[in-house]
Amino acid sequence: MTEGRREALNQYIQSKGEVRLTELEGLMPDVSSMTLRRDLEQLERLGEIVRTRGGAKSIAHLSMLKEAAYTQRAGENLEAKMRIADKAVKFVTPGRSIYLDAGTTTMCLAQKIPDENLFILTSAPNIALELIKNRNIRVGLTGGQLNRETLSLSGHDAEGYMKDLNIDVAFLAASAFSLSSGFTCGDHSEADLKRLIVRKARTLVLLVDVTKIDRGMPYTFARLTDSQILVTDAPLPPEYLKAARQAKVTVV
Amino acid sequence: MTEGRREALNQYIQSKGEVRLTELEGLMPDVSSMTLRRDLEQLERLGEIVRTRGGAKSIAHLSMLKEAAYTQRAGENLEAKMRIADKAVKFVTPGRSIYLDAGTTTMCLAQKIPDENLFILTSAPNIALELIKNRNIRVGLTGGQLNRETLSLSGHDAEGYMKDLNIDVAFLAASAFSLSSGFTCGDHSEADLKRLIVRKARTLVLLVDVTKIDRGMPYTFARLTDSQILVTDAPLPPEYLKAARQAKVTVV
DNA sequence: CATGGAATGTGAAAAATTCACAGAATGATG
DNA sequence: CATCATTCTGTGAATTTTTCACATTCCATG
Repeated sequence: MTEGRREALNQYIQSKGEVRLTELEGLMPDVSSMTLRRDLEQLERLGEIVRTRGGAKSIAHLSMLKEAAYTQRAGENLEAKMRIADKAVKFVTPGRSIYLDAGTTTMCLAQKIPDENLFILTSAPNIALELIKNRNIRVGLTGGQLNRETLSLSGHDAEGYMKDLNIDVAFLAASAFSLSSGFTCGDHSEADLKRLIVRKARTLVLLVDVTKIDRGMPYTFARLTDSQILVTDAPLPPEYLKAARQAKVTVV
Repeated sequence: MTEGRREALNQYIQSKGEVRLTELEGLMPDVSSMTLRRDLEQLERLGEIVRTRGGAKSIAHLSMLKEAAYTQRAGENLEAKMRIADKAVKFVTPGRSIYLDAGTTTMCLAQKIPDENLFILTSAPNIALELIKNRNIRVGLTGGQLNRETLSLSGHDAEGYMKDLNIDVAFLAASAFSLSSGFTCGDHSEADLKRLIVRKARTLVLLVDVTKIDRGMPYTFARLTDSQILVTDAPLPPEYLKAARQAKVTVV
């Protein structure tokens, strides 16, 4: 029973990122604050949290913040990204070979992927590190130069790397999407890699939040007709819906 | 002047990982504890540290520990690793092409590398993410499968990847080192990669803490004679010193 | 040289944390 | 099922740390 309480406590702290002791007291009125303190002490020993004056902070959360500070786009439309990730994760089924693009949306998706027998290839080191926490997932990283802004690898001869690698489902995130230009991104060599994935993937899932619709970036890496599934956080504009229907793309 | 003090303070905390306020008071007798508190407050706001009761902890350090928890062993000999890193970083000079091995010791080194014009190749995604924080460092990652225990990439055709890549200085960490077996590690394909690096590197720097001396792991990736520089945290046993002298290896 | 703002020092006041001990729950064992 | 040992929990006082408000000093700038 004490074990369960600690588990719940940890869960709560990890999701909140930061808690005050008084908050926890309100949350668990059945136990004394001293017990909660001792629980925090335990969790600290396990390396899950740090205790601060008045409460505690999640270490995972702290590292994430620090990382975000460097890439400078913090969790902006985090709500939207989470919604997209929730929908997209349904297309992950055991035993598959999966490609996960770089990006904050796909990072959210990575956190939601169940710990099942999967092979996941990605071009994002941070996503790879997140995925490897799962015992049953084999993780592959494409090599290459690391882009400071996007935390994405590219420039390496990915073609050769993936010659005899099969991708069942690929999840790609687009920086922009319009009917005229298709799915676009801002980096040449990243576009190269994405195009390769588009060719290799049996099922292509595009993740786009609606703020990116009707915009264009320099490099097109896919057309609407290339994809099988389009995941968005909110309803698409009518003309986009129509185009998707025509292209036989499932919109979720 | 206050800026310099904060910088020094941060430096100190980052290297120690964890400090007590009384410790800082002893370190900086010229300023009051209140000033130090305010400095810590500042550093916390910058996302460098978390303040705890009685002192502060480095966030970078906390993340590292948590990461280490996922792999296998917690970063126990952190003092030793830091000492090694401090010595090793002297061999990093601007304009060079560098290889950094996976491991906690090399992770410590990565944190100390100055933000200068460098190309750094590594097989560790976590180290790559650490290095990319520097504006002037170009970071390359070898591709491949990610090893859950060591957070190291391997198994990919690294040979091809590095065909036309030159490495001026390579920093390799060994899991064990003995006169009979040389430098050894526990994973077959990682050893493969290391051997390749040994061949390619103009200058080979081996990082070994003394607790690993006189031990052996399954796979040998280098002999004492392969290396130019050996960095340790504490004096070597006499017979090892003698062997190093014979092999014309600089011991630091 | 005056002046505003930031940085610093001081001690009291206000937390929060620890500590030690006693009571309660748990669980293994004969 | 009773018993013993072990772990978990609650209480209030003691201790430690932190905060707060205010006075002072130090610079840079007009």
